[in-house]
Amino acid sequence: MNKFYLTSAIPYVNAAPHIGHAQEFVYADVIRRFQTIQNKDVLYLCGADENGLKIIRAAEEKGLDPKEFTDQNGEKFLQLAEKLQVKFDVWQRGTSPRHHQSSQLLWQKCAHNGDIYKKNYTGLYCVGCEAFYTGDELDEKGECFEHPGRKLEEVTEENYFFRLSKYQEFLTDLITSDKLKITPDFRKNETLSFIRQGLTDFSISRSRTRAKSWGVEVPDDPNQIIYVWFDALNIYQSGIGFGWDEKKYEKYWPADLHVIGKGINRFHSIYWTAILKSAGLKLPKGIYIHGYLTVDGQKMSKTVGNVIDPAVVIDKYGSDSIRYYLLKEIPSYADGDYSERRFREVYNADLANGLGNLVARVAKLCEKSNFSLDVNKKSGIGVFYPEVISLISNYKFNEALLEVWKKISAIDGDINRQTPWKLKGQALSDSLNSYVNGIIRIACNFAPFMPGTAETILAQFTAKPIVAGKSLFPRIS
RNA sequence: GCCAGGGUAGCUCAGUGGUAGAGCACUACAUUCAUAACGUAGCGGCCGAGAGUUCGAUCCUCUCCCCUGGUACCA
Repeated sequence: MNKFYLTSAIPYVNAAPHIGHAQEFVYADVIRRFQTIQNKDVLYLCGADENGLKIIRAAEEKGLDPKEFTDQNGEKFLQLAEKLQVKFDVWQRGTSPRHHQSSQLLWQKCAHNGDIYKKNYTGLYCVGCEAFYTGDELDEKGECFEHPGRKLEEVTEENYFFRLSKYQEFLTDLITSDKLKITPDFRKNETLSFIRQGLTDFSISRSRTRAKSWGVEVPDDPNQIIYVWFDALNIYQSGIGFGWDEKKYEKYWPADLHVIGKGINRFHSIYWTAILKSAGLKLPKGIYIHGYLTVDGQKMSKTVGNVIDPAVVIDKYGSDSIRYYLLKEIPSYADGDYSERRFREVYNADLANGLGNLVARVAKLCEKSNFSLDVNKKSGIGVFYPEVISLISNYKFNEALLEVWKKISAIDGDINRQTPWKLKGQALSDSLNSYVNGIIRIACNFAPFMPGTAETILAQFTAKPIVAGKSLFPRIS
């Protein structure tokens, strides 16, 4: 059986999850379910990035120690996934001992290849925040927002650097040839044009003092802590055995697909692959990059107060409804908007009036004429439409759902034309048989997207007798 | 600034060198087998602005305006 190793981006657990996290989890989950139905041995990993200064600062604000703080926040992400019916096969934490061990091994491999060296790093340091800032993170006066009036100091510190510059040509070939396939194409072009501008080495450690001893220690140099990206990305490997279970690692690595948001493309397409290449390890095969969500047309932000808690929406409308909205209404390659108004429109138009109503009318017709499916003639179970296979394979979830939608309309059209409520005998059962098989096939195509709904529909129409039951998606008024 | 992608119906978007399209929303008609659902019909657009090429431009060329993304040691 072919394996399929899938990851979604490791959330930085310095705050509770929002609807953007829900979106990414759902995308990855659709792929996981789709590949599983296609008989792949799928492993889906997600995890928590828990290292880095921002975690320490966020924890301090709450009066918690970092461990306690990340425990609590991580738990919220797990709860969200469960509510969304998203299953992580592995949840790997950046604080776990195995991860530390694994990241040190990765470091040693890169170092062994001569790609890690010491160099001075100079940056603007805010004593109040105990952190470095870049120019665009500061206000007009060049001061940090937390400590207005206080000048930043130029501080120089000796850090370890990774020799990224060495891999410019390699990365260009890798990406151009699609050996690392970046989807969508315009992101691939963006990445290549970034590489073309020239790659420079980047810092991969911080002094122990500055990192407040929080994070993975640099091998053979207890005064330095591995800096966030180098170890965070390695969660993808440390979670499947790199450095502690060679057999498992051999089985699943390399990743078949990393699902990420557009903001971290560079770190995956460029940094991560270069690090792996340097370490002499296999490289991921694909990266799917989705866009960001706005809420009511605005960026989500705590100050605007428009951060959507997906758990609330799920409790109100059900997890399949929000999965559907995220998959159908948000373009799979681009940014999209969430609003409750739009959510209700989509819910009523598609789920209540479309799918829900079709299921109700056919179930009722079956119930009235005491029709049930001949098990030997069942067709369409577990069968994807070819268009759907091709669209999901290209991560065009919204278009895949539109394809399924055409089938729903087609059955509605058949019913209106054939007026089965006027038919009797063989003509009637032939008609019902075709509707029921059609619905079953639709449910199977919906299965990766709305697993609960698909299961309910299958149970309803393979039962003897078929009964009307209660509404799948009651209209919202 | 530079690079890339956009500006088409109230909303989300498709599209072609020759009377502008879809879905949703809205209106009317019709109506239970069905969740006031399905269906039918309709309303609704100087196709960002200006100039050029052409018999003819929403589509090709140029200029301008506006939006979005990227522009590295920020997760």
